[in-house]
Amino acid sequence: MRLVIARCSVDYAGRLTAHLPLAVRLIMVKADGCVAIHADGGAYKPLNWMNAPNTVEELEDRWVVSSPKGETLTILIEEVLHDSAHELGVDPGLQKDGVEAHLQELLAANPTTIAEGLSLVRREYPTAIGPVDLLCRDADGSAVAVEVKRRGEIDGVEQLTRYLDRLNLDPLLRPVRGIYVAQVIKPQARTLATDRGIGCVEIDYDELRGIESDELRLF
Amino acid sequence: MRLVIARCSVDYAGRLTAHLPLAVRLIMVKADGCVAIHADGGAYKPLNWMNAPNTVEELEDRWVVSSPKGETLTILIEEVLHDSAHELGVDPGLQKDGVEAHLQELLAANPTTIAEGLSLVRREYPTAIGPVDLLCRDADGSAVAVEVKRRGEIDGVEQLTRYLDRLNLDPLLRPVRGIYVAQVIKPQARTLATDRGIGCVEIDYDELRGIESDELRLF
DNA sequence: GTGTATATCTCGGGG
DNA sequence: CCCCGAGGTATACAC
Repeated sequence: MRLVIARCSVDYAGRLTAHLPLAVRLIMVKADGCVAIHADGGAYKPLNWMNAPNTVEELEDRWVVSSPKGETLTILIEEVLHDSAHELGVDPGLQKDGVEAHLQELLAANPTTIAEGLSLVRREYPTAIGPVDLLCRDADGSAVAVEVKRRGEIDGVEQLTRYLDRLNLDPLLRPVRGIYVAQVIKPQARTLATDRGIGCVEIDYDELRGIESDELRLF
Repeated sequence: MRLVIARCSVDYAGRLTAHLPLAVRLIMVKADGCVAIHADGGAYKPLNWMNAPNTVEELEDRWVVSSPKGETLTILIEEVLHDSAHELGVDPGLQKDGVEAHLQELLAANPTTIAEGLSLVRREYPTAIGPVDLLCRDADGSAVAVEVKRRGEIDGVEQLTRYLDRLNLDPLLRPVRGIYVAQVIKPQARTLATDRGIGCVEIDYDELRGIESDELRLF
């Protein structure tokens, strides 16, 4: 990884055009060739960047970064204040816990935490327009489509609605009702869901994880 | 901005929990206090980060970054390979061109490029669930709601549908038809739009900009 | 490769 | 402050 602190102006032309006036910034070049221009603030997102693959042409007063898609990033360098290179090696990568996939796993293993008497048919039940998170049957044997989100916003209701429309075309499943499950469900999403006859369930991730641990402890 | 290259392991606990095994990485600390852990690849996104505002506690063998929301980032440092600090100053910021806002401006100025006889009522026409990009009237005086996107995907159709439902409750506007305008409209989006009686128009950004320049040239 | 859904999304605007 | 929408979204995953 190469780190350059320089007084520079930057122009990007590609999916849009963008210009950065002259200022002191960090130019980060990673081993895979990607380039990022950072200011001294504004979260982790760089002001401007170029993803790999690309070619970096280093001229006297400017760097020209070009991608095969026809994008270009031109860095006019007026003054270099720091320039260093470092060997980092390959990163073993990030281990995550607590994202939607894990929430879905926990719910699949414990469908009764969503609603009394619910049993799982399958996870990622396929339809022509995409997979339904959980397809279940309730105590009466009726089909229930469950959409899982970490945060329950309006687009999840739209998503579940599209799936329900599709599933209700299948005579073997019909009638299918929907349940929207999330750690928090926003008021707009709840209103829309209720209007459409979709149930809303808020679940506690830590509590669910607790149930899971308890079950494991029995063995 | 402080740049540290170090052999370290990292743990984040907050919106999720995440762990990074021991490896050499860049630790970037910006003037506003935000911290980002970068590997030598993987585009511009850091492996792990903590946004401002936060407090950084620098101990003998570890840094503990805590946010007021209760998130923590713990960096266990085994070996420091580089450590430098740099004054960057305030950045003048990015100037953009070619995004949806500009597309919307151009269309607002030239509504007939969307459909023959169309005239603008107003941009960002407010409804209870959000603003409609363009509200127009056609040659017959009927209301037309226009949703503008750079890329026409399925969520834009959902958005326009919600607006149309809402607008059609207004006796002064009713009946309102919809037109979905984008540089490219994906097949799925076109199908859904057509099913719902929504028109689809693909427009050429460069051509539209050309029309605009021609008009300016007349003055 | 296209299409779909997620993200510690980030970022900005409006009420 | 939250809500909502856009993004050069990027990224993963299924078909």
